[in-house]
Amino acid sequence: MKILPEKTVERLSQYRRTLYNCIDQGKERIYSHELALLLNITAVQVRRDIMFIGYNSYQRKGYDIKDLIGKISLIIDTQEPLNVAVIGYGNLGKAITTYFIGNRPKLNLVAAFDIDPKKIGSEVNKIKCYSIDRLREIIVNNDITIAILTVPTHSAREMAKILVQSGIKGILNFTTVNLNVAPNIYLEEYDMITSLEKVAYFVKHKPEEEE
Amino acid sequence: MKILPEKTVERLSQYRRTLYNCIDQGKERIYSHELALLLNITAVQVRRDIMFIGYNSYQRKGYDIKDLIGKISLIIDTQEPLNVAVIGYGNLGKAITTYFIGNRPKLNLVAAFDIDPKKIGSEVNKIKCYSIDRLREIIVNNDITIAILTVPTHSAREMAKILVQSGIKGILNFTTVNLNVAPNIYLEEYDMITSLEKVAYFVKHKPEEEE
DNA sequence: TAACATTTGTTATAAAAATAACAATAATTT
DNA sequence: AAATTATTGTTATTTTTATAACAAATGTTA
Repeated sequence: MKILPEKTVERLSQYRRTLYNCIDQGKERIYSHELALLLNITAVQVRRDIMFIGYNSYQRKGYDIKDLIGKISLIIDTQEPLNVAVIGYGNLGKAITTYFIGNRPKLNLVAAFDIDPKKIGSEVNKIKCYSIDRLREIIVNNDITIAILTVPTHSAREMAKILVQSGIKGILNFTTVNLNVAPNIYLEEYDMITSLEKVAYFVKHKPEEEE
Repeated sequence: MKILPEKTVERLSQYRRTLYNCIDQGKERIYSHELALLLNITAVQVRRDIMFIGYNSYQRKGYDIKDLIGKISLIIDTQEPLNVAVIGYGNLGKAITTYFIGNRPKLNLVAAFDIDPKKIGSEVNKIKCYSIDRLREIIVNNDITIAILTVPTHSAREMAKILVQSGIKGILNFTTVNLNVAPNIYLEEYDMITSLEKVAYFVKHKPEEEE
């Protein structure tokens, strides 16, 4: 299958989570406009994304929620689960660990790393913290392919380098340092301060939204 | 001035932070391609963004870093500082508080809120945690306009409602619930699980990047 | 000083993403 | 059973974002 647009991948992930919530509430079918409302987007957007993944509903009956979840999972999940590690086990690293609980069957959070001896050996939600000295060893032995980087600014570049050397294929970067990695490594940057400054800007310059 | 494109606002925020780092390293001037390299983007992108804010360098000498920071600040900062509150003082709330330290002169983090009696009264980086019961009172009295939402899923919608009723103008939403708010409230959603699933997808479907 | 090189600022083009338009289909109403 | 309605799936259009192209400016070299 052709590679999907980035934004579609993002939304598919959100659709799936929302659809799981619907199932919990006993819902079996959902219309495009219902799903759109839940996500604050338009029904056309939903239908277009679903077109991309080639799912067909029974016409006029909405989508079968379980089927749709299955189809989305087929597209965005890997066959084999991917192993993930959190690098930096401060508040943010722990917060992410908590978000993870029992959530994603195809993404296993398997280890955390920190430099602080007090943290090493500690656990949050069964995820154990190892010394950063053992990074390479544990990444290689556990076939970890994705790293979530939450270390302090000053060590971010150094860490990224070690991660790539250890065979990591994707990095989700929460530090405020813009990393430079080889083009075969997928890098997703997330910067909280920028998000906040963006909110501040658009609060001031309300974009004249009218409905 | 005309409202800037969202992506440009995001990058301006990043430019500024990067430029501050350059000053710390004793640098005074910077070329568009240098700044681009630091942020992993192209020089054209940088020049185009700078064009948007109407800053002019001395030709061929690169940009004066201090001047540029000043100009960016003029554009993306508010005149009067905006007050910000963190709603939910768990690991994530605390992590965000830490990110904030002494960082943004025009964005004051003034209070945190939680429902857990054990947390109420506690402090992280001088930011005190109040009971959620006092949300409205404190928001109104302190003229808080931006809320960072890090509460558990089940209370997210309820919280958002109270925030809007209390006069909040912008919400940065870290919960995995998609909120529906009035169109005059600026809402920025951030979803860590989606980011991670996106990394997983593109690690699997490496987009054939070659240079 | 003439030719060249470098870097910006801006216009032009391309790519990505979102929205709109609408035919096709199937249920419902008259 | 014909007309109407609701909903999907897809193509067409628009908007947003990124990239490319290049003139203007200015310093450097021959």
